[in-house]
Amino acid sequence: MHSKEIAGLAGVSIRTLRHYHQIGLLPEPPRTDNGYRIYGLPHLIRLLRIVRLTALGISLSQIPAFLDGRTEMSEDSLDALLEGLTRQIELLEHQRRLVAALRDGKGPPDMAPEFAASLMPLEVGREPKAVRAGREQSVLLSHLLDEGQRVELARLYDQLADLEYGATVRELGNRFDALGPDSDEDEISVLADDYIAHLGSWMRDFDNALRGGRKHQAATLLWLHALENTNDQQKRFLREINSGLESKR
Amino acid sequence: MHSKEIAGLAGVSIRTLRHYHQIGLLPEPPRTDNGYRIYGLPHLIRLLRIVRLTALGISLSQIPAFLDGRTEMSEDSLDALLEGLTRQIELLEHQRRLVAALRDGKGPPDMAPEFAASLMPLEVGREPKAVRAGREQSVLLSHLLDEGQRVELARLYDQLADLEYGATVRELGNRFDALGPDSDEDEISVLADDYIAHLGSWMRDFDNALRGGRKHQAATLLWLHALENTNDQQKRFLREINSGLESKR
DNA sequence: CGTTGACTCCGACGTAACGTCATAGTTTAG
DNA sequence: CTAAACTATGACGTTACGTCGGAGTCAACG
Repeated sequence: MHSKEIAGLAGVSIRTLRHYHQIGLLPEPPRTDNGYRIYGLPHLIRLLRIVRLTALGISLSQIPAFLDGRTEMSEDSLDALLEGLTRQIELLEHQRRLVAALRDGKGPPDMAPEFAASLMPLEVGREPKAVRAGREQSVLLSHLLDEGQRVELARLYDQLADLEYGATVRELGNRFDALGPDSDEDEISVLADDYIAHLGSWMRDFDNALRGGRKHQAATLLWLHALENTNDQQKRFLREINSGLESKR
Repeated sequence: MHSKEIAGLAGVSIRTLRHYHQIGLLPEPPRTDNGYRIYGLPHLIRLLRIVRLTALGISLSQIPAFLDGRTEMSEDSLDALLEGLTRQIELLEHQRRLVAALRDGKGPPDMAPEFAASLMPLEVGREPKAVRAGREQSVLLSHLLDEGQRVELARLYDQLADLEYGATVRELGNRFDALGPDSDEDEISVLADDYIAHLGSWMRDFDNALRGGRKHQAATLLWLHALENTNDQQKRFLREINSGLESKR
């Protein structure tokens, strides 16, 4: 048999054949005068065995042990193999669940799915800049909080999007977006008061969800992020909100 | 933030960070005088996004499209991703089924599982050489026949191992193994007659299972294999069996 | 003030299992 | 006689980093 013939019988490429020669998995057959390899039945049999073992998910480096080791396979290696396969499957299924959740929820793919769904209603009507900043916040929170904390936060987001609050929240958001060089102290103070009146308790809940342990990092980073993504008037507003909440405590 | 800090926050290694720089996935941050990288919040956010997307099974080369492409993900790419994941999962589950079957059946791992179970009872008491040859046959058949044909052959093997036949088959096998320079024409003829008497119809069934289409290759290779693994007396026996079966047709 | 441990940088090879050239010689059919 | 098909070797490409070697830097400790 020439290369192509044995490769065809085994269902592998000629390159694969040569690879197996290179790593010593398949012995080199004799050659004709012109250097062509001539395979015999023993080569085919060995090759078929290799192909079958690779189909089981066994790595090439382990195959000699399976093939040359006399005696039936140790149950251990099979169990190890089985466990490895199971782990891979579980990882892939986890990924598939995430992707499926994203496709169904149609949210941004780069944050935790529970956030993605909860955050979208809050984005309608907001300035693109604010939308982007909000998503970046969520990206940070998606990674810095654990599952339970994320669920809690998602619940809070859902509250905001609730029908009775929804309109109010959007209106406050728009007024925040509009803050800029044209805004005077009065406008900022009034907006801060309105925020605290309508969202004061919500913001305290939010704050509490970020306290303690590693969450402190999250709160710090969030604050830094806010400072990097707001203009002067908005910064002043944020500080006023903060002190307002502090004093009520 | 220095390398270790941002890497820790994102849960990746520093090497990973540098890799992302190299392939342009993560922009190089400014450096201090000594060359140390100083990361800012935007870097962290971008890194976290990358980490999340890789966790979805997206390859690094595709991530820029997901990240820089404005607009939500096209449903197509998610579907493609989902399909790829599903295929991988199915492949791994197939492998796991094969391995599990092997572990439970405790047969040799390098042949089709249906053969492995059926073949083992036939091996008890035979010469090691004969056992090896039989397994090599099965390796060949495992790959050259399709599923249905393998099941049919496994059924035939099971017949052989059947209780009423079992003892007879083993005895005939032992007599075949014993053929050698000491054996005279008489012994060979008698054995051939006995084979045909007890296994004639079985051997015809076996032959028929190998005829037609690609199976012809299988029959040819099996015959070659037999010729390479028998001594002169056994070859003579095989030819006598063959002509005996031919004449009865 | 020296040194020790932790941290940083860069370059470059290693990994798994082949795919894919590029180059060159051989055989066979029309 | 030429074109198609087959063979050979060598070497680089792929994925997502891990690991090593060598060297400079920084903070703290004794």
